[in-house]
Amino acid sequence: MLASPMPRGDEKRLTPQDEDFSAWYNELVLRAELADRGPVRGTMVMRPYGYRIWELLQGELDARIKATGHENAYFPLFIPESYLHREAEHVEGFAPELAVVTHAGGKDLEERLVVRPTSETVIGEMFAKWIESHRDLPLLINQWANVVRWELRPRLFLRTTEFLWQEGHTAHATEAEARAETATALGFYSEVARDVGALAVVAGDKTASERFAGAVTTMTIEALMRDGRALQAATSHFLGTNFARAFDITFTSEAGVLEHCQTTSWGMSTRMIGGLIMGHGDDKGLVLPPRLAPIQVVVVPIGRDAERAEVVARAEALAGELRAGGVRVRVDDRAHLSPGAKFNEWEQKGVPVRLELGPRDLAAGVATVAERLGEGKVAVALDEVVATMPERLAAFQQALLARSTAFLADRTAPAASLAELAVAVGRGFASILHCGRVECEDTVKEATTATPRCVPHDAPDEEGPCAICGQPSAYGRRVLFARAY
RNA sequence: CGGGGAGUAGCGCAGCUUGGUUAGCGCGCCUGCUUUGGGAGCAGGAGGCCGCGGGUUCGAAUCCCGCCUCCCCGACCA
Repeated sequence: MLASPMPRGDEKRLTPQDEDFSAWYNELVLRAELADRGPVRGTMVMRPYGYRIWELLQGELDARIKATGHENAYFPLFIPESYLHREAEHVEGFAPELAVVTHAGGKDLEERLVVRPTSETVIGEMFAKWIESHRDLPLLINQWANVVRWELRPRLFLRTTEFLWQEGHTAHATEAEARAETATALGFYSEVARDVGALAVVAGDKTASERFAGAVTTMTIEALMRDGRALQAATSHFLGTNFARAFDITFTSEAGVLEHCQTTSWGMSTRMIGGLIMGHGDDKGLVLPPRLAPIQVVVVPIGRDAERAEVVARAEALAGELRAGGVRVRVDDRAHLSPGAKFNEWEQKGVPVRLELGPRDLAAGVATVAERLGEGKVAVALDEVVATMPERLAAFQQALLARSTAFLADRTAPAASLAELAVAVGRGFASILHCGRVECEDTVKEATTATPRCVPHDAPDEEGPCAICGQPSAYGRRVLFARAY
């Protein structure tokens, strides 16, 4: 047509990732009906389709948490402001982003209440009350809750003012046991990310500058988004006796000595959903791993008038058989939309498998199968479709993880200088020898906006000069840097 | 909080520079008929405090002042 300033006319298309990754993300979250913006800046409404993903994720993580002896409990939303002040680093870390209640019940409060940004302090207070003897340890508690952090730059799922998460809090008699606990928790996260979310992650330790406020050490899993930026997907903290000393969490040991507990905390949030979107999505929309897909299989009946009734009935029957086999399936029998419109809609929503069922299929006793990864369609005998669906979904899950793993590997490059690092962080992780000094991290950040993401647990031993300053490397292995969300 | 951009129908936008009939277009939505294997067609229809407040003017979506919100880029962060 004419090159006049007409409306784009392709409103149905998603902005391509290459053109504007942020726009792609924002449009997709809205259009796939995962979430919407709330009336208060930075807040998010999780819509049913998005919330279902969270429920599935929750189910997987909760099962692992419970299987290892942790118990769920619930602590209050409001925390006396003074609690935050008891741990110096902790209050310093969170002060800027606290929401504080100053007025309630029609009058000013004697003591201001903070809306929890995390619950170390209240839980510490309660632990102090509950723990007396080594016989009370370890105390293994988890809570599912909302928390509030007044972020300056909100982004749906990735950084919202209020978000949902799980926070584990444990107390132990020995440092070794507490450290082992943080590794166990990180194991939940790695497993959920990889095996359930099909998302490749790097597990490692945070450098001092990236550590949780009040922690001795922080472990993390870092994922790589399709634009080459890293996302911290979950963290696990060894708190030493920092909170035990601040809240007087003590126990009498077997030897009769009064000691401070060693505590941990660890969390995974709704941010993980943002990671799944940006880690797997493409220009057509979401790509959901079957284990987290609210709808694993969509059946699209195709046919007009007389054919329609029969085709829909057969689609329902097929769906019933799949459901009986434990598959989450939906029949899209909306009459006012063309098949093509439905194909595009379900692809945008990331449904792993689509079954097309039309007169031609029925005549041949097959369903036309299209998978969200890959282009083609294949005809598969109806009984076989049902019988093989679990393995088809499992294969999809594996293929998605394999793709994510290959992507992460391909986009991780060693660098021996700031210039090489700059190139590497342009597409993903830069792996460098690092002296461990904040000065060098700052140099990198200023030059490239990249930050240290983690010291990977599975990296081989290696020493040498720091890629930035040339001084001897720390950590005994390479450190990953990237631009991060 | 600094720099940039934008607020007009559910969504995407035009109109504003140079004030002037009833504020348009695409998509979506509703009704009817025809359609159905990759974003259907025709006909009819509904839907607007033009972000908010003030000012200028006979008259403001349009000009002026103030405020608010959203988006993008930075500093802070799960």
